Amino acid sequence: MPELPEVETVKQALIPVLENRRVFSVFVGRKNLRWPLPENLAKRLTNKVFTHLTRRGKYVLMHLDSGEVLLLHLGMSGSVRIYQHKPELGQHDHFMLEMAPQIGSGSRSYMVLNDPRRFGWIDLFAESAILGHKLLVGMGPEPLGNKFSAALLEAAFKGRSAPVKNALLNQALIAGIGNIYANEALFLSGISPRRKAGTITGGRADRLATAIVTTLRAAIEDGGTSLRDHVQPGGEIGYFVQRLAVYGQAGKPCPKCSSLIKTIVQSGRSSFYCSRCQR
DNA sequence: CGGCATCCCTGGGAGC
DNA sequence: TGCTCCCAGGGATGCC
Repeated sequence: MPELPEVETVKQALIPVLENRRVFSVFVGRKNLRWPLPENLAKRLTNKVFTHLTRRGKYVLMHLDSGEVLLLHLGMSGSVRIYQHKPELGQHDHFMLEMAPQIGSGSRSYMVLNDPRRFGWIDLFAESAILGHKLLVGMGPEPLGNKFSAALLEAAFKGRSAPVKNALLNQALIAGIGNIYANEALFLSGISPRRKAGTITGGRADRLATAIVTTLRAAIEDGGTSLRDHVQPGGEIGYFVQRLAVYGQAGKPCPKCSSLIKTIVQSGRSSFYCSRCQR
């Protein structure tokens, strides 16, 4: 599932459940996901309070009053669910936070991380180490950040001979974009996925930067894209799947010109595009 | 730098 | 219905 819009959806849903609330207990189902889980994870979380949640690229950063940050990456198949009553855990539920009630109101809440393929991961590290964290250092600009612009995108792609599709997936150049939204943003901007990244300048850079922002914002509005695994933490599906213009649409008519959507493989990932509308 | 293969895993869907 | 094969939203690593 999880590209920037899905991760943002998860973060927004977790805010009322986690912020300013105390961890009552922690369930850790296994010693590793993609990487080994942090040492003493449960002990370091229990009785701590989440102060605020942020997002960087495809990571959720959950800041604690202990001065540590819980980092969550959902990989390809990870999802988060929220419950108001203690749930029965299934085979792929690897991690659960039991949150104490807010003072004077309500019940406990439960946050469960499910990840069948276990490509996701969890880390816990000092807040002061965020900027130097190996998974965050060197990450490109946030496409929904205040500083993002066509000029910034053009600078990131300057001199690159790789296809623009690959450049969009490179988290060091721009953060948070995965295969779905790379394809959709290229379609919206009328740019071929095969075009060399270094040729995205001027008007093309304007169009692509605008398309990236438009696509990501629309997807967040719709609660993300549900294909196989993604559901919002409350269990709702993400409706952006109904708006996909080209992703997964090989052989179907282009929504703009009705010629057939093509699919090619670039760096091992499927690209979908209209060879008439995208140049 | 870039392209590409490989690996980490399970499960859904297509096709026979 | 049941089996096999292929593919999947990510990304680290290593080789050429």
